[in-house]
Amino acid sequence: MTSVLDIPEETMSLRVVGALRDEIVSMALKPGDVISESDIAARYGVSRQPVREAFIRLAQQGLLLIRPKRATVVKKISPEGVRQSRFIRESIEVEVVRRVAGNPGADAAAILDELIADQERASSAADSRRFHQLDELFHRTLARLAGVEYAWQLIDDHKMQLDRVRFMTLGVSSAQVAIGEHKIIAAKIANGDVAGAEAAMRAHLGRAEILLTQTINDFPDYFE
Amino acid sequence: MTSVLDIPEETMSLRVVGALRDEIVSMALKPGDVISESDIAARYGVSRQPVREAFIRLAQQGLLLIRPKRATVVKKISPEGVRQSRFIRESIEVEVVRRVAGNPGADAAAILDELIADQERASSAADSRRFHQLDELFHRTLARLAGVEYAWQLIDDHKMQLDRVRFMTLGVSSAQVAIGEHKIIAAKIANGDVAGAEAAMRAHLGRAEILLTQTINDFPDYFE
DNA sequence: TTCCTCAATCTTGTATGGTAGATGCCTGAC
DNA sequence: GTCAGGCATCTACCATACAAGATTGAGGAA
Repeated sequence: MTSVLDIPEETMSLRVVGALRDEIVSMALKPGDVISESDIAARYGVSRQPVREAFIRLAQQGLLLIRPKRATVVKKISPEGVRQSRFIRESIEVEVVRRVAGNPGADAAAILDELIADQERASSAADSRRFHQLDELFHRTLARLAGVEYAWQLIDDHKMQLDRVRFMTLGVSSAQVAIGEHKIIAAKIANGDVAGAEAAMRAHLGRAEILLTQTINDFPDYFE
Repeated sequence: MTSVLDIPEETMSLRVVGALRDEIVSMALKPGDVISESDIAARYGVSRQPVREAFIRLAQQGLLLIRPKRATVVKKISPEGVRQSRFIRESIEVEVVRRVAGNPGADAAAILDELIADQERASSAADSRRFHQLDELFHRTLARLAGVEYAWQLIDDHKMQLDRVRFMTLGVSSAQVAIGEHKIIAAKIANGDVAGAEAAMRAHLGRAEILLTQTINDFPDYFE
């Protein structure tokens, strides 16, 4: 049995944050679920205080909704919020590939090719967890190559909302498609084709658009 | 004498958040200043608990740095952070004007012209506070016209860092320049000139670039 | 049966005390 | 004079107790 104590963090509060975030993003705690400081405190064997502070952090990240004197609930997913998180992500990532394609470092192509090769290996091994990690790393690396890795943290914050949706659509295997799109993006960058890289990134990010309406139909209770 | 009690918020904790945020953004609390839960609690006449929770919120917003068991300090401004906040803002606002220029609503031009007229009145009256409010409203309105007002909240969060810098450069009167640039943006949008509107927005946002290095020279202690 | 009232019992918000870790000064040895 | 060690004192962290608003359901009146 893993305990919250196993998570190596500075403070109890941060451990609870990590544990709860995982539970929410992985949909173990479902949108609409009501939780209370006392419950979580008992579950993790700590007092209400660190749990309360964890709630505050998670509420600021948009995962919880604290209703004063009433209760705290796992926030339902806002379709509009998802849409705008995508907008934010697309805005930034488009600007990122522009910069990278316009001024690619000497080793950019090699780094990206290596990541794509890793992804193909993970895909062959059907290691979906690692595949997703590498997918995220691909985009993060682009941000790093553009010199704005900090901006990726911003996307990362908002990506949690998107991840919850993604978690509901597992089995919709699109690994091969994603790898192909990554290859196109990397190729355009290697050629210094700014407009082409931008278009490829828009196509890559836009693909998920269709899944949202489908997911809302399948799990209407999880959305606002 | 205004008290923290005057701020109309649900909880004490949120009132303290508002009060401290104002003090920090207005540079009444300066980067590097050391504060403690006890001090602030005594100053505002509340217990340490709500202050502590306020600290957590402000730390997540990047205004405070909590050093466990040591102290809490007003975070120094990171030039790199400012640079990337600008990158984020430019990424999103460029995408916004593209959308608006590509598909301007019937009344977009009239709304923007009205805002610009207000700004000219504020500028004539030398009401810099209102001018700044209107400047912000102009950009926020663009986001609303693009259907992504939510995304503006994101910019707003990161804008606090930029505002601290801006507060140090008061007196550098550039109101007329800003109004002129707003006029150009509005005109390009009215003409449906997507590329022109994008270029105008980039020029508008890029203008502040020079001020940062100057400000770092003037107030080196406030930067990392 | 329906609706109103009210109290038991939830919830989060606030106050306070104690704990552990980090800092810095102060003292004493060399 | 210099440096090392210890202790006073600061900090944020956590636990506990109390306060107050909100919900819910039972019970009585119409």
